[in-house]
Amino acid sequence: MLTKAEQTAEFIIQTVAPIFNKNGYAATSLSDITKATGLTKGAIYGNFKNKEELAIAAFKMTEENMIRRIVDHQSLSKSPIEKLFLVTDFYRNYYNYTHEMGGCPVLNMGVDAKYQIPVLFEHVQLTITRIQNNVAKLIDAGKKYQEIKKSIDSMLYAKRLYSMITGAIFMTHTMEDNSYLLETMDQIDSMIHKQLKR
Amino acid sequence: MLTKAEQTAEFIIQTVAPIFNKNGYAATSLSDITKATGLTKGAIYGNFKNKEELAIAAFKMTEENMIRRIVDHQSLSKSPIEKLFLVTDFYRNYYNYTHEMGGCPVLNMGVDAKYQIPVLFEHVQLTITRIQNNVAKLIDAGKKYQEIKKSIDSMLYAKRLYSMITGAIFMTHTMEDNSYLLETMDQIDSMIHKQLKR
DNA sequence: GACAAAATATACCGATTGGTATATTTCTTT
DNA sequence: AAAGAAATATACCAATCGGTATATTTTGTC
Repeated sequence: MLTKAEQTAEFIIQTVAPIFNKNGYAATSLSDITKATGLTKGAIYGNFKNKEELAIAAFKMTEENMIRRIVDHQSLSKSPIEKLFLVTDFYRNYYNYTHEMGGCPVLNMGVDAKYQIPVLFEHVQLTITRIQNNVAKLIDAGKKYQEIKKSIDSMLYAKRLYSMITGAIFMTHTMEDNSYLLETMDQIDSMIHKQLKR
Repeated sequence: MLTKAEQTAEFIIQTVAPIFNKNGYAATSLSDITKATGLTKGAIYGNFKNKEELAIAAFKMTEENMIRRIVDHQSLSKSPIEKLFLVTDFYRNYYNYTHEMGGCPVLNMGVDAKYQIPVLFEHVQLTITRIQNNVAKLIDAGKKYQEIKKSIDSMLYAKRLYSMITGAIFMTHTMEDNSYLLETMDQIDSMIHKQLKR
């Protein structure tokens, strides 16, 4: 059972995560936080050491939700190559998924935290590594299951795919045009068929 | 001849542009600006209406330099398709080019300005449109010069290429690994050869 | 080199910043 | 329900924020 403080901490994180994600760290003030939560500074600082710790907790929570969603979505199929297609399928809905939370947390915080909050920036790097590793493992599994060419460099393609995906996310959010994301996912599916598939 | 004020304005912009680019708008304070320039608020506000106008002027200057560089680099060849290869060639040096100014201004300001400085955000969108149009025109010219397949959708490919490039820029800067950029440019070159070339 | 105009510096403004010490309330346990 | 502990609110802090009015300096012109 969660203590009262744990519940409050969770509530604060949930409430504040999209604000940090939208506005960035510096542009999110303590008064933004108290206003959004309806709580006072006493409650905030009773549960978090400072603004930075809260921002990090918020990112970690958002990030873990996201990774869980990606991985969960993959369980719709047993075939590794089909799981790859489920990755692109996940990102086809990504604009919709991230729109209300103010954009992609990896992208936003990767840019925002770089010269401001080194610890948070490292978490972003770690998240990217985790997603790439997930894709690389799918490719490896695909090779084992004879669905993907043995000659393929798994990590190289994982990086290529995620790099393309991130570019599409940026473009979609910045140009407010979902076709970048949809188009790129088609392009990646085509790559899987033509270059990866055995 | 430039007046004293025009010289000062230019100097302020030059000095302040990388700071805004690195830290973002909210995290760049007037005292950062006076410290970096060695000037006082009097001089800053004598030349710019407010912080926002200065940030916009700084972005525009950076952006125009960048576009000029891209276009200038293309003049190394007369052939449209070769000009396309010169675009990827330009971005092969982009990490080096943007490192000291604290990353890609389009990427950074696209993320930073979105929910903070709408006018600046519109400038980012405009910059993206300009670059995409430049690429699309190269593809069109390539079709006219019989170097590129007539069936190619110029704008679609321009968007694809720039989306991939932006993704690679983000990944290179965030993972501090230039291979994303180099790898993506190889991949694009290969796309030009295999998909665009006649 | 004097004089006007332009440019820059100084000094200040109220508002807000992140953070803290303490008072008060709420919860848990008996 | 009383008492102690945990959680939250209140009130305050110095520092900094963006911005401005005015004083001072620098500049260009005659």
